[in-house]
Amino acid sequence: MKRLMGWLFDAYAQANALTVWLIDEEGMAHRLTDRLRPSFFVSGTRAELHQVCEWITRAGLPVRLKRAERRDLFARHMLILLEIQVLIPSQYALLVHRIHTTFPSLTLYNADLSISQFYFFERNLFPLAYCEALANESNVIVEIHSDDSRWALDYGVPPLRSMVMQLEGGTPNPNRGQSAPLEITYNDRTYQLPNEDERTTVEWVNAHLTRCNPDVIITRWGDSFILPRLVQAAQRHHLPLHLNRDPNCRTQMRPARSYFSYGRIVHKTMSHTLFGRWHIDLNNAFILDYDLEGAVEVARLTQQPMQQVVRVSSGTGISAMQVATAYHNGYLIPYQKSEPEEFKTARDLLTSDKGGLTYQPITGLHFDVAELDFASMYPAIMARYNVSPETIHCSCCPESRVPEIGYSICRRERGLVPETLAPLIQKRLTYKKRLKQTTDVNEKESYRRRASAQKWLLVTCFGYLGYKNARFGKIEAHEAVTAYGREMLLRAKDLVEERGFRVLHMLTDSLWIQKPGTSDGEYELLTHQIERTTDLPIELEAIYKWVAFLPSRVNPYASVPNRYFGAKRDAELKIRGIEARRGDTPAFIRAAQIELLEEMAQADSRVELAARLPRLLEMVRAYEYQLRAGQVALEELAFTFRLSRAPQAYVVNNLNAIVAREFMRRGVQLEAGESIQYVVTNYRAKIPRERVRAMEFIGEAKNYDAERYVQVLARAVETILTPLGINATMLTDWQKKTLLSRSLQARVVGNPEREYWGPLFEDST
DNA sequence: TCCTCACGGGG
DNA sequence: GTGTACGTGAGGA
Repeated sequence: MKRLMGWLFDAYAQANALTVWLIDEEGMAHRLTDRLRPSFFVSGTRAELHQVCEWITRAGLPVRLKRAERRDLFARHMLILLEIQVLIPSQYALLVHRIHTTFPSLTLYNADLSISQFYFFERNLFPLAYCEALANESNVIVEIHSDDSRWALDYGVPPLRSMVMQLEGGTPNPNRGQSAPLEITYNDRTYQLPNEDERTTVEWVNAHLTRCNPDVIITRWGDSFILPRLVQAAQRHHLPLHLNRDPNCRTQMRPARSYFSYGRIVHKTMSHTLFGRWHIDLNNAFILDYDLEGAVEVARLTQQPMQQVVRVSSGTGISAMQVATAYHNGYLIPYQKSEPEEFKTARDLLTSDKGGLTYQPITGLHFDVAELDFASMYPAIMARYNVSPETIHCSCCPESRVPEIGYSICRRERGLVPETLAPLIQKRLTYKKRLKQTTDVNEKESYRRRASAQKWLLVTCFGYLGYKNARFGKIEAHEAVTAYGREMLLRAKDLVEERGFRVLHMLTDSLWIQKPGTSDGEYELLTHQIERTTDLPIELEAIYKWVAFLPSRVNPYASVPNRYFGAKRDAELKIRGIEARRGDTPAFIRAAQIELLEEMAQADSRVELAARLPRLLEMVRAYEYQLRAGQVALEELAFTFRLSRAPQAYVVNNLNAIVAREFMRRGVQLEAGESIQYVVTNYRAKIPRERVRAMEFIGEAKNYDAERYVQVLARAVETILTPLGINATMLTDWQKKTLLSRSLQARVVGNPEREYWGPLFEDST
């Protein structure tokens, strides 16, 4: 018998047991096995369940049958069920599938969890939990337990050995034509592949894997290019390939897919995951947003294996947390539906425009403005007001009503969603508090990363309530959250107005308010009062020297809610909706716009802004000169866009479609959801494909179209100078030197709010 | 003028 | 192993 202490690294079904990997303090990896008998449930009439039993007995399936009573979350009462305990965990999915296809009319529960989820739930464990295991001579776990908790604020991570595998040069997508030789890096040394011969390549990779014995293989384009090629080469030459640490396992491939998420098509390439070792492809990972430390936090919180965490969206994460809560509380877990898109019903259309509250801001430039933000408003509402799919329309609390829409909502029993969210909100709050208190740079970074990863789980939780394929979703719960949101924002509005503030703008969870001479103490008092009336946390997000709310480009007399920018007291910028915030804007244009705004952010008043106008105009002239002189690097000028469909499906022949089709013409297959970058080479060229060049083929481009980029720059400049009351004629005149900047300044100082002078460059509209 | 198409948000 | 909705602006036809 031996005793092992270490971090839980991996767990998966293998043969008739479970393989569990622990990594100890010295960085040694230990392969153990454990027993697991996951159960799923069948619901039906007594006769139907009897039929299932008979069929299973006749088929001689490796299961144990029991009668069980469990609660259905929505039914809120006990159901009599048939429990099917699977004796061989690796056959769980297969057995579920057989029962499902043989008895398609019966409802199954707990039928689509992963084996690792079952294991974590049953043993009260999670990825990277610090555990103590007792194992016998055959490495079979006799006992395993952990004092570590998903809610622990401070935790250690194992000392992981990593190997980097990429193609020389790193970044360009090798699936689009240009490849490069493979290179491997570990222990601060990089090794280049000696030659391209397939047999040599496989043997060379094997040698390095054996020598380094990494816990993690970090790649660029490993999922879609390097690993599939290695696997194929090894197969062709009948060679072993030591990517997996577990000698009995083969690399698991999942095919590429495009799916609809966040209102757009996302493309995920095929994936290749390993056993006993992690493969993380930086080009196929969501962790790019919050890095490895955030991913570890999410793996621990959501109880999903690390290789999965880095490849799936945070929606999957919060859904997994809800499943964990349900399992822990003994609720039956319904299937994750996957219904295809359907047409909207009239009811959907009716309720669709009742989301967050949006105000029409008062257009123009405002000085000394405060912004108040409800902190994580929607998650806070779900937790505080007990909004959950099963608490809506409850029959036990008819007195408790959701504002405006009047649904009853349970007060007696805490819902699944609030129960899942509450500790997460609390943990994040503590990290944010520590973030402010600590002076240690590393600690700060650590808290920031974890809090940021948690933020994503919270944000997507709300969306999941309204998602028709969610396990625990209900559109009425979704509506209830936004109804509470509108109610609380309006309560805050009433309160600030009572105290003499002018409300300039409101947007879902934020208010921009103004009252000359307000002290910091009064703001603090104000937030406390709002918190008392709404029972939700609200923060003074910023005090702005000035903030500009933009008019609509279509209708200059109307304001738009989502396009604004401002300078905080410390000159920090806040920018929303304009070119610099958009992912499709070329870096050069973004940098120019931000630099101009930074110059403006130095000004405290309208007079000071006017005084900086000559400098601003000089800066614009300098950018323009750089463009025309051909001094700007092509990378800085690349437009980025994401394909929403197959290249041939585009109806309008704009630049995006032309680039996409150019890839097709060159034999590169592009899928919906893939991202493309290109430079405009000759905007007015007769032959469409000469107008643009994709970054992959940028070597063929002689030059960029300076005139076109000047035009794009002009529009970005116009966006930010509009609130200063500068119009097209004025700027064109200035360019022609017929108007002195002195008179422009006079216009800025004299510009009343709401006033709008029309577009900046006449020929740009 | 109408239609097509891409993006934002939360940090 | 997949949030929703809509509003906005650019540009082609």
